[in-house]
Amino acid sequence: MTDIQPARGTHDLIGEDQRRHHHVVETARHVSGCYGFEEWITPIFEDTRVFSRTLGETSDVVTKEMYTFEDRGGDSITLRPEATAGVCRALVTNGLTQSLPRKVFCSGPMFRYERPQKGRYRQFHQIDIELIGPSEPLADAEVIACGWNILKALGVHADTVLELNTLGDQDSRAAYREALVEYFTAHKGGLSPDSLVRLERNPMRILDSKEEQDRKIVAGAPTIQPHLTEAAAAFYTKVQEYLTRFGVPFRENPRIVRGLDYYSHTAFEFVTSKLGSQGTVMAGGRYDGLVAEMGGPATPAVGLAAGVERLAMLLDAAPLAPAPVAVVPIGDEAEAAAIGILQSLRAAGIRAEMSYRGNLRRRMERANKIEARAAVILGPDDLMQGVAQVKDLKTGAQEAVAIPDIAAYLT
RNA sequence: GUGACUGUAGCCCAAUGGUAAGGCGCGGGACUGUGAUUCCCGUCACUCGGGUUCGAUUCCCGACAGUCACACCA
Repeated sequence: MTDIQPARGTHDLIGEDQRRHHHVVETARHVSGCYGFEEWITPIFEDTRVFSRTLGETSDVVTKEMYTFEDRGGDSITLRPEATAGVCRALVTNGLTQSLPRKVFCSGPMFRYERPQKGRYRQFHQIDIELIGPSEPLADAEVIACGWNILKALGVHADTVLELNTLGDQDSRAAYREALVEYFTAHKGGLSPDSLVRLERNPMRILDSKEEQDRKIVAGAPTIQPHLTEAAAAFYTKVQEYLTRFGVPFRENPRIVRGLDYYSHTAFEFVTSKLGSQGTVMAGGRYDGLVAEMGGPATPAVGLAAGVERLAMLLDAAPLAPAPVAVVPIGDEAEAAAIGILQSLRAAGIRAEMSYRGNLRRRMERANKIEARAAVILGPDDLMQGVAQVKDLKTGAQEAVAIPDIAAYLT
């Protein structure tokens, strides 16, 4: 044992973990591809301002969760805590605001300095979908539908509900905020200490409180509905209509508030009951102001992100490791010939392995251990006859096959 | 950031105030051209630092780490 430990909140993906992870990302890549999203790969670190400017000065992510450091040139660098800001930056710096809409798929590691627990890590992975350009509610619905289909393709949708809300436009929000401050100030005495802070900084967050004493007060709090401008209300209604068209079931939840400040209009979360308090498995919303804040032209956009680790945990069964074919030579002469067989199998697209040492018995044990589906046994006698014994390791059936025919036989 | 529980080999796990058992795995053998069974042999450990004690893996304190929950979030 060494005294070197993995850094806190990081984890290695090996074996089954890797297969689950890979399956989630592959599925998302494929499904989003069907919706016309194309993959971008953006840097995992950015100029700190990319995040500090956009995520909200008071958000937890910016105030205490960012991995920020100064590089050797004295620039402030931050490991990305989420993908959207980087995608918007890439859109602007590549001049792509001239060719909209853009439909972007991203995946990769994100970093947040938090206390690790189940489904929460300091380096974790997200899949991310951004639809940049359209201001129409159809776009919101399409992004959500794509997310829903990813969950379906993964087989985890049964335990998941889509909770939907609107945060309204600028005017709606301002009016609503005022109403909330008025209401919560009147009930100030009953609020939890945390919520008193929220009242100062971002009163909408109180709605999301899980504190028992807050919940009673929150239950009586005004909703945004009466404060929505006509346009914002109409937009929200449209999103719901389209969702129904896309066949996505949802439940309205007027308490949904996202953790990042850049959202407006549509906000949503896919929540599962199976993951304890880390039940949010996929979430997103509309962020019409973000591209402009990055220095680009005012550009509407919607997007979502999902936690790969959380989805991987929800998967019923881990994808199986592909079963190889084991080539088993007996003696040096056979080994030399076996290399030819090995390569012909691989050239035919068959996963094939030969161990590096051991007598027949050892090699058969080894074949069993790697869960080979078949063994190609090649001894001096076989070699003389130009055949190999191909044994099915499930059934135990064995047959002599002419060496040139082995690849076809095993396909 | 707050709290609870845990820390014994590569992994799972037992016992003990006098330095530790078992299982899996791994290596070898019974078995010199046939695996998953069986049997035998071997291999590998008390997170770290302090305190109490003749003596601490065991008791106490602290650090660190892990797990889980809260807050918050994907």
